[in-house]
Amino acid sequence: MTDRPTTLADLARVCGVSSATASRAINGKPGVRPEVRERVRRVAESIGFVPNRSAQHLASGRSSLIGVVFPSDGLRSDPYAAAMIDAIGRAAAKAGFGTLLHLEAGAPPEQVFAMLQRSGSDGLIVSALAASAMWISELAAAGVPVVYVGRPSPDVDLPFVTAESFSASIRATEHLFEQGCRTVACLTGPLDRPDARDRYDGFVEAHRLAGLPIDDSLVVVGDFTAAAGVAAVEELLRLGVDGVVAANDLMARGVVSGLVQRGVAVPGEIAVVGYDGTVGAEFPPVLTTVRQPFDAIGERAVAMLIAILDGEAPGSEVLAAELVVGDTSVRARR
Amino acid sequence: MTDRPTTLADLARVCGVSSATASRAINGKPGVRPEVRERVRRVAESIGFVPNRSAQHLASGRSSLIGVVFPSDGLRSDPYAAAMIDAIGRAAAKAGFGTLLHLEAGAPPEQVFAMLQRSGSDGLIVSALAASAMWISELAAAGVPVVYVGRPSPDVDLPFVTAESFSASIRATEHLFEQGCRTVACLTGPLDRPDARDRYDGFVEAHRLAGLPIDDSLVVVGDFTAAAGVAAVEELLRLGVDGVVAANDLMARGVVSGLVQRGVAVPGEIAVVGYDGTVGAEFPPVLTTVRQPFDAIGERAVAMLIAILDGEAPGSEVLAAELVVGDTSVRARR
DNA sequence: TCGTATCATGAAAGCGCTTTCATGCCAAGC
DNA sequence: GCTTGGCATGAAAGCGCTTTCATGATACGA
Repeated sequence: MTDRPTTLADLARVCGVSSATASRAINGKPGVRPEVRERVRRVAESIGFVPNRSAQHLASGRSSLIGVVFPSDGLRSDPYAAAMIDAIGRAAAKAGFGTLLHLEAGAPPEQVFAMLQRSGSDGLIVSALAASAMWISELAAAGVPVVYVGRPSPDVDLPFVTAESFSASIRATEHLFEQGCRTVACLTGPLDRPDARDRYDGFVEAHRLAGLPIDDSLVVVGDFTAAAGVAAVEELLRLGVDGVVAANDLMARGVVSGLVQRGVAVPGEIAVVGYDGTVGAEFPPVLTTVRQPFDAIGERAVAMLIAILDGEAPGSEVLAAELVVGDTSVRARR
Repeated sequence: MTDRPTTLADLARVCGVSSATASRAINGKPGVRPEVRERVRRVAESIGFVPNRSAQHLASGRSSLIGVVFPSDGLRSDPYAAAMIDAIGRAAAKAGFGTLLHLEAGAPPEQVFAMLQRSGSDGLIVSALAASAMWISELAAAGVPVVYVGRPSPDVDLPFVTAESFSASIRATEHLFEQGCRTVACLTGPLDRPDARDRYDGFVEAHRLAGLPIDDSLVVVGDFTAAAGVAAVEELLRLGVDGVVAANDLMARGVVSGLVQRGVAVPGEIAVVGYDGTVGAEFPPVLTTVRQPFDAIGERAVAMLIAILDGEAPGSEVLAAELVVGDTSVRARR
C-alpha cells in the first residue's frame, strides 16, 4: 500500500530466521521457541512490518474480509441501515475482519452477482432488506458463506440474526392498551416483508391476548418512509384511532409530525409507538419505540459467519428487543 | 471465494491459449487478435471465470479497493455520514472499486494506523469528521493516496472535496432576512471544526453584506446532535431571536421540535434553517436546508483518488450547495 | 528476393505469504 | 551407548495473477 513495504522476507532476514519461522511467529502458530517468537514480534513492530493481506489471502485462502450487502437507498434514507452497518462493521473489526460494503444501487442482478463473487470476501452478511435474494441464495448454494441480518423471507433457507419482532410488537401494542388506548392502528410496511409481517402479527396477537376485536381496517400499509407516516395521518384520523403502532421510527415520526401539524395532541389524543430505536427517535417528542439490539445483532452475525467459515452450521438466532418508553405514548391517566 | 473456483489457467487451457494471452484478453490489454479476445471473453463468461482479486492485487500492486474512513458514531447517529458513505460507495462501484469501510470506533490511533495500512486498499477517502487526522497525514506522507470529503482542518495539506459552506451559509442567512427575520442566531458546531467555521463565517458575512450589526451572543455552539438543538432552545428564546441558522439538520430538527414543544410557532415566531439536506429534513415541518451534493462529492472524491493513483496531483474541489426551501422558514409577510 | 520492423503469442519470473515436508537437533528410553 | 520420538527450523512449492522478455510469424519496403 505504501511505497516500499517491508515484507516478511525482510523481517525474516533481520531476525536471522527463515520466512517460515517468521510467519509462524507472527501468526501465533505453534512450533516456534517463545524467545524467538518474542524477538520476531518485537522486530516486526520496530521495522513496521505489516503483512500483505492479498498475499495472505492468496496463500491461505482466507481474505479476512466480510462483504456487507445492503440496499443503497437504505443506507442513505434509513437510519436502521446505517446503525446496522455500523454495528456489523465494528463487530467485524473486533474479530479481525475488514468490511467490504456492497450497496445495491439498482445494478442489474447479474452484475451484483459478479461483484459479490469477485469481491474476494470470505463471506457475506446480507440485509433482509436487500433485493438480490435469489442471487444471494445462488451464491450460498455455490458455497459462499452467508448470514442474514433481519428476518429474510421464509423461502430463503439461510441462517439469520434478527430481533424478536413478534413479541416486541405485542409488547408495544399492549403498552398502548396500558396507556388507555382502545382503538389502536397498525402502520405497517408491505406485508410480504417478513419483518413487517412479524410486527403486524404481534399487533394482532396483542389484541387476541387482550380479548379485543381486531378490525382489519385498522391496518394501514406504508413503505417505511416518513412520508408514508405523514400520508397515513388522514386515514388514521378518519379511523378515529387513539393509538398507532408503526413498523419503524421513520413512519412513526411522520405520523407524529403530521398529527402535530394538524393540532392533534400526541400522546394526548393519539399515542404513537415506533420501531428500531434509531437516532430519529431521540429528539422531542421522543418516540416510544422498540430498540433493536444493533450491536448484539452485528456481533452474532459476524460470529455466525466465522462459525460457517470454520465448517460449522450455526442456527439462526432471534434476539430480544426492548420497548423504550418516550414521550409519544405516555399520557396522563384519562 | 467459492469451493472450486475457475482460474485463469483453466480458462487459458479451455481456450487453447497461454494464461498470458488470456489475461490480456480479459483485461483489454493490447496485443491480442480481436477474434481471440472475443473467444476468450465468451468462454470466460460461459465457464464462469471470475478473476481472483487478491492474486491480481499481488501481481499488479493494485487492489481496486478504496478505504473509507468515518467516525463510527457518525455513521450511526448522523444521516450526513450515511449519505456520504452511500455516495462514495456508489461512485467507487461505478469506477470499478470496492469499498472498504473503516469505522473509527474509538480504537487506539496506532491500531487504526495499522488497520489502514494492512487493509490493502489503494487509497483512502477520509471524512473531515474523522478523528485520526495526524495518522492520516502520516499515512499520506508514507505514500498512501488520500482524499478528504468535507473540509479538513487547514493544517492538513491533502486534497479534499467539499460543498461550498461559506456562500451557502450566506445564502441561508439572507433567506431568513428576506423572510423578515431581524434577529438571527447561528447554531453552530465547535468553531475549531472547519465546516462549522465556514458556516459561521457565512453567517457573519451575510450580516456584513446586509449592513446589519452582528452580536456575538447570537452565536450558540452545539455539537451537531438533535439534543444540542433542543438544548439551545432556551438560550434562543432568551435571546429573543426570530430566526436560526443551524449548522446541520439534526440540530435544526432539535430546535424546531424544542420550539414546537414550547408552543413557539415555526416559522411564524422563529424561522429555522438547517444544513445537509439529509432524510431528517424531509418530514413535516419540512426543514428549509442547504442540500449537499452528496453524489457529486462522492464522485469527485473517487475520481481524485484515481487521479492520484495515476500519478497526478489533483487540486481540492469545492462544489456548490443549494438552499432548499421547506416549511420552517417561509412565513406570511409580516 | 531478402532484411527488417510489427505484432500476436507463450514461457517464465515473480508479487508476499502460508504450508507441507524434510532435516537436524536434543532428550528420553532401552 | 545407541535408537527413537519430539520439536524447532528451513527449503521450497505453490496460491492465481500480471508482466517482462524472447520467439515465431507476418507483412512491409527496397
